[in-house]
Amino acid sequence: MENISEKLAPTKKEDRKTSIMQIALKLFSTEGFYTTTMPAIAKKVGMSVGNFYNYFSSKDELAKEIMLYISSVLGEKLREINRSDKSVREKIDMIVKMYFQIAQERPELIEYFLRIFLSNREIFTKACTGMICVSDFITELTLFFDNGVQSGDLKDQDFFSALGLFMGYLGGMVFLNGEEVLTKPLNEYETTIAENIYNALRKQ
Amino acid sequence: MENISEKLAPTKKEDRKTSIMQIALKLFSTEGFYTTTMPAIAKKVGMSVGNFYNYFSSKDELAKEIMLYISSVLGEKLREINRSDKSVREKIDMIVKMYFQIAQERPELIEYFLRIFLSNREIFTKACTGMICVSDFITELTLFFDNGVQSGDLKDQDFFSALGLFMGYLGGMVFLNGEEVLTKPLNEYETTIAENIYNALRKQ
Amino acid sequence: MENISEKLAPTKKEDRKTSIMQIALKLFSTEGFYTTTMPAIAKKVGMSVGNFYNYFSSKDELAKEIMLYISSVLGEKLREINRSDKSVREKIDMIVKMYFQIAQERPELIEYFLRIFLSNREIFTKACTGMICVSDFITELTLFFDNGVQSGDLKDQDFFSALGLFMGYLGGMVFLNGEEVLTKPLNEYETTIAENIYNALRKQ
Amino acid sequence: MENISEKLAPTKKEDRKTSIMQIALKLFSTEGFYTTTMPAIAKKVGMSVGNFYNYFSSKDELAKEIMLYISSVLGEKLREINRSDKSVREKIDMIVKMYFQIAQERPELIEYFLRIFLSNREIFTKACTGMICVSDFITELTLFFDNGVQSGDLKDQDFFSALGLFMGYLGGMVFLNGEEVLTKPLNEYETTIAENIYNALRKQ
DNA sequence: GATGAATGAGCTTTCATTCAT
DNA sequence: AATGAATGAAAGCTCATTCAT
Repeated sequence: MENISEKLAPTKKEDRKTSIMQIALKLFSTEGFYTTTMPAIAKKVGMSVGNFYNYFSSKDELAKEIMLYISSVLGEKLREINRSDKSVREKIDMIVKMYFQIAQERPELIEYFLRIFLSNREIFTKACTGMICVSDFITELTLFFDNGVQSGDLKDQDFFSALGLFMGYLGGMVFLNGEEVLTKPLNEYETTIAENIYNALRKQ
Repeated sequence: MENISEKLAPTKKEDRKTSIMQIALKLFSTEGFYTTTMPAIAKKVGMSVGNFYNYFSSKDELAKEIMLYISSVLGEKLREINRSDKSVREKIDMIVKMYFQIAQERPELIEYFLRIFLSNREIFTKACTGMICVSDFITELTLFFDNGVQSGDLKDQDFFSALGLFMGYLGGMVFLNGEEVLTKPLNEYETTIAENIYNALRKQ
Repeated sequence: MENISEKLAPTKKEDRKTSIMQIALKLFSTEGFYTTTMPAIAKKVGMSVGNFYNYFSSKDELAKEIMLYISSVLGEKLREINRSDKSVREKIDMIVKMYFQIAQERPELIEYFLRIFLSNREIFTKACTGMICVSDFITELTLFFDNGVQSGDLKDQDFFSALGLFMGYLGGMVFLNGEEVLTKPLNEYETTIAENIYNALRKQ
Repeated sequence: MENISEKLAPTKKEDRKTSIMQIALKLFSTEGFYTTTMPAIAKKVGMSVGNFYNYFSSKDELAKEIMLYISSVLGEKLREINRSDKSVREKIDMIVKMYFQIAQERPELIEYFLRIFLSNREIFTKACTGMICVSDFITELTLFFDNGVQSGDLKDQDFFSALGLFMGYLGGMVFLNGEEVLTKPLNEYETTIAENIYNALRKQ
């Protein structure tokens, strides 16, 4: 019974969980994980602390579920791009554009990934063994590279070298944008960056 | 007599400060800023908590001085490379090599920069207005780009786009290395990465 | 339902606050503000330190609320005397009697006023701007003087000169009583003192 | 040898002690006893903390010696008045004037007496058993009353009732002056207050 | 599901005093 | 006499989590 309803439609409880996560995500990414308290989250959600623990068993568990949620959102976007009938060069454009668009519209997703997930190992090593919290996203990125290599467009280099370039570069730019040191709006860098990335990855 | 020795050599108190910073740096970068307690630092230093505050007025102040220290170390390394009589292509090699070497030999310097400084804005916005905590390092990197553009080797692109590529890419790789997901030792990626960066930045 | 009970009777939390204040008041006035610790208060209340802060946001805030409480108790007593149908001479008797009675029965109220409130400016200047922490009490005393002047019984002198006499004299006696240097019980001084005050304030 | 020099002229050490006490007195009376730290005093004196303890064995000891000093200063002033060839009425004038003059010129003496000595029993009960820290001053005041009663000018009332009036009233006024709630300069209250006191104490 | 008072360990920081130099 | 680094107990306060209602 329960299994069916879970698969067909989100339950009321799942909806509530998601809306809690949105709020916690925003708090964590703007205020930091350790500086955001459980009462502060509960208050912003409009819920008592006690009841909060009916939805998430701990602060770490909440952090983990948020990361899973972000990974699924980004993974889904990448999946669409992968499935599209475009050239590798165009797909890179699309990925950069997509990433920056999210950074503009829902900056908390990227900030959380960069500032909370990547920087607080102690929280996620327990909850997210391996890379399972970001596997959705990583899977799609791997697919993109493999396809590019198979089609002969990209160099057959170590996956992680390419991943480091992609994520480091884009993350670095979003970070600088967040620091407000960039002289232009983020999206105006799209063309240059996509070009830089393509030049770095393509078969010379 | 005393005046002379003070100018020529660091005082005993300054020495002690530096050695405290080394220890705190290691703790912060492995355990995280908030999860590293003052008693834990004091204990590892072999000093009472009270005495600790004769050297650093607060935990935040300590965090700031550590960042200044790291910036000066990295800045000094870059300065040497900038002053060397090498081509831009070779300098990129040297920078990548230097960065990875530090990441291997003193990983805490890079980890601190990535995980503590970049990710805990709330700590540093008070103590390090603007970018003064990293200005040593940033200054030298700017110099490198400017020289490369003037010599006609590099594209005259936005400084921050180039900075994002450099720091994001290198930081991303070091991060992945720290996560132990890389299949090869970090230094084996040097050639590929330097090449990728050069391809991304050079005049095509 | 709840609204009604809230208006008619103090809530459980308010009751608890008051009983905490009573205990803290006693500790502060016997041990001093700085020598009374939060753990000591919590222990005497039979409560954890953490929970204490659910009732008062800080030690200073607690000190302030206690002063407000004392001022309201004294103000209420004065109000009754002011409203009574007695001569000025008799009212002075009543005030002196009332003051000494409180000093005997609940000495902590007076001690707190003299030793904590008046003597630790640094605590109250932040929390009690102006005289708002004692306005209840001051208001009634002003009323007493004004009435006495209007009825022609008292000299029309500066309010503060009269206030200084009243509070200084009574406070001084209570202080001496607390020091156990008085040769007689406090109440045996009532007649003399009331007479002294009347002689000092009346139209000669 | 030492005894002689001590009696004839203050030693260098005693001079230093006195000048330290002046500075500590000012700090205590403006900042409070517990909020003034030993390092803060030492710094203002221009001396190391360590050396400080060569002059005063503890903070409490310092507090006690300061009170003895103040008592001797006030006692000396009273002694002069007692010895003068004036009527009781005039002497009251002189005492009030003297008290307010000190309150204006060296307010820290009065503030210390009111706010530190009278309000922090826990400090002085150990160091100043009985009233030995203020005996200089009390002795002279007793003399004044006794003389007044013997000459037939003052009522033969309990000493402490009279003391309470005097010190409470004057202290109260100085306190109000310190609170900056008085509408006139302190000295303009002199006549009224001396009159009030005389009316309260004289044989009617 | 929902509330929020309650817990208590642990945090950063302070400070009178000591002591090697 | 003089220095100031060193001590360590204890302060005020926080916060994830629990539990009686």
